[in-house]
Amino acid sequence: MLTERRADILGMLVDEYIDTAVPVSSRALVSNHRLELSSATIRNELAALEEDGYITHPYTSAGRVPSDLGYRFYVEALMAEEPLSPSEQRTVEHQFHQVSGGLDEWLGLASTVLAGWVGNAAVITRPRADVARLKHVQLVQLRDDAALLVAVMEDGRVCQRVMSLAAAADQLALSVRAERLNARCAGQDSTVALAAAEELSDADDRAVAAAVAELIDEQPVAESTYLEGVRAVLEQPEFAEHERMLDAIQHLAAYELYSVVAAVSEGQPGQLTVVIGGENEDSWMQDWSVVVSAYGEPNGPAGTIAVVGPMRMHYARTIPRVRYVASLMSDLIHEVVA
Amino acid sequence: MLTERRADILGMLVDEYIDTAVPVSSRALVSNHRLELSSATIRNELAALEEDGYITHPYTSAGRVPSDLGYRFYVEALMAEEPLSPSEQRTVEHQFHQVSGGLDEWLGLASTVLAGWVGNAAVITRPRADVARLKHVQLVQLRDDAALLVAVMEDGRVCQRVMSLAAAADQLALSVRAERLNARCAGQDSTVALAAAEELSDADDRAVAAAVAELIDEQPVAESTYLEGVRAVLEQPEFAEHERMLDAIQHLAAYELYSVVAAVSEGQPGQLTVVIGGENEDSWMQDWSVVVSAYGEPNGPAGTIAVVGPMRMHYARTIPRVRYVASLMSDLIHEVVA
DNA sequence: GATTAGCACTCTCGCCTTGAGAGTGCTAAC
DNA sequence: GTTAGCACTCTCAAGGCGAGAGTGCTAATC
Repeated sequence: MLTERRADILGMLVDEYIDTAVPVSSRALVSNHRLELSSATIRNELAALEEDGYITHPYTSAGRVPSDLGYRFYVEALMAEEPLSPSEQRTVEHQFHQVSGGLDEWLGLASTVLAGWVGNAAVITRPRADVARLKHVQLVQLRDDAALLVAVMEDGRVCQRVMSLAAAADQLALSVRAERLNARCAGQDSTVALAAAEELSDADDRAVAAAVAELIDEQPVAESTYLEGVRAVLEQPEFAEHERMLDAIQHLAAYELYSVVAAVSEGQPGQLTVVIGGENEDSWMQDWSVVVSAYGEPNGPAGTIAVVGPMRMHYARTIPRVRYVASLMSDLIHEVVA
Repeated sequence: MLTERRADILGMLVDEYIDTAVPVSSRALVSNHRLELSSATIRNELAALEEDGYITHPYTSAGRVPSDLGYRFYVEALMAEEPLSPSEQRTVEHQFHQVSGGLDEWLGLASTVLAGWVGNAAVITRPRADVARLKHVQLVQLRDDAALLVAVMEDGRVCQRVMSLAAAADQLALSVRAERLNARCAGQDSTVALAAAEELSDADDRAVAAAVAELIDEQPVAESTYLEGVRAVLEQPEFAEHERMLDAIQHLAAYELYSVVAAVSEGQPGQLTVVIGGENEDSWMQDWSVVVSAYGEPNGPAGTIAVVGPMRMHYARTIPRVRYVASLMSDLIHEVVA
């Protein structure tokens, strides 16, 4: 275990490094915090912290940089969370009142606001139930032998698919067919629709049921992921090198982040997770951190609010803001759904 | 007007510059094309081409680089289009047979394939009618005093919105209400729905009609734009500098490109437009080119297929491939819709 | 009159050196 | 346990330098 002084020093070092992106020297620590110690003493302490794995050297005789472990300890024990200022809260509440509403507008706004606050990429996924269940299905006639299948899930997802029909059918016949399917599959997961796709006698009924089953289990990605703040991330000095920047861009795409964020967030709404550097599963994320929280109704469909950025992330700002946006969205959903 | 020889030289120069990204010298032209002329003669011709504005100097005594005008002339008169190889065609047809279908899957695949072929960003927008008309509207009960409004447009767009209701209503009542609205607004544009929102006696009816009117005119962006090949663009030497790269990233976002591409494409399906450098309206696009074609049924809903990249774009490869993908998508839509 | 050889001139680019500066680690004294 | 002092290491920016590439011009040639 760290002595109190060492912990203090580590905290200062991490703060400073997050702020400046420059390896922190013993002298800088002394002068910036008016310590009653000489830089030599600090150097000894830094050597000890390095021994214990909390910090590293980029090269002999540059300053120190936090390691994964250092950041982890900082987040758990050292960091002083920076609460939202009243003006931040006012701004966001004002903005949320401006938009006419609709979940999608909220989510878009939330990601923009969050990204602006934390200067990193904000990723928000639409709420989704653990097990998708059909709410309602509808067939809309496009022409004699084709119809648009529209399926609404219980978590509010809407999916569509154009179907060609073996036998011509008018809108009335299509509505009747949809109602038959509703009676059988509404409130059920894809297995029931799949069973219907086997058992029904009419070929078109089977085709529609099969399509419904597919739609129920569909993983929507682009349509349900809100991503903002990519430029802000890439402006960080971490990406000064051309190669690093290109790699980062490749991964900072909605469909890539969707799976990352979905994998990390497993907790109930309100629970916040921080994943730092090497704690990430994906190999490309070894230099990244993710702050993520689920949102939504307890036991209802859940989405995730996340901030993704380099390990040198302003955790003390980011964590309360992710938490705040998550609870804000949960409240909004509560108002609409409950 | 250019002499034939000058035109030939310009053509070779543009080809070479597109290929290498290096300003082209008189000597390189002579040796790479085994010209029966000395480099001095070429130099004279290059000076004349520069005088006429087809090429420029980045600085005294580097090679020559095409200007906007030079590219324009090249595209109009000099370039030898590079038709698709049989293997390219086979590959894409194979891939299109692999996917189970659905317009969205096709569009996603098309953008990926196109981006891969041309090494630049491919932007594809979903088909959309000039004037949006409602096809069918449906209300799905979420709870007593809230419903999900799902509107299907004639161009196949599906929009949704959660509605809170003043008076509780069960699914049957909602369906009846939706049918009333269908009877009045189906096949009509937003003005009719707007009128209904004024005239109807029931408050919830008015609210729903108003929401329908809004949905009809909604500009979907993220959900209806397919963007691929961003990394390929940014790997071009044009973006070696940090600043340029950041600026490019900012603009290479789906919602930004959507408007660019939509603005450029005005022709009927099959008609292809090339916009080069300074011919662009947006100021940020002065160094970019766009190759764009509409696709879809004649007089039906139209989408756009576009390639966006630096002016130094392989037009001879890009143009036939944009044309091909556009006609391919038109054919697919024809099969499904006609 | 078109073409070309020759040459002076210009500008870039990569490489090297060099010196300043920042920081550490160690030792010995306090 | 703390600190002053100092040697040592490593980076980074700046400057210098030479090679190389290319042009533009002039005068000779076909």
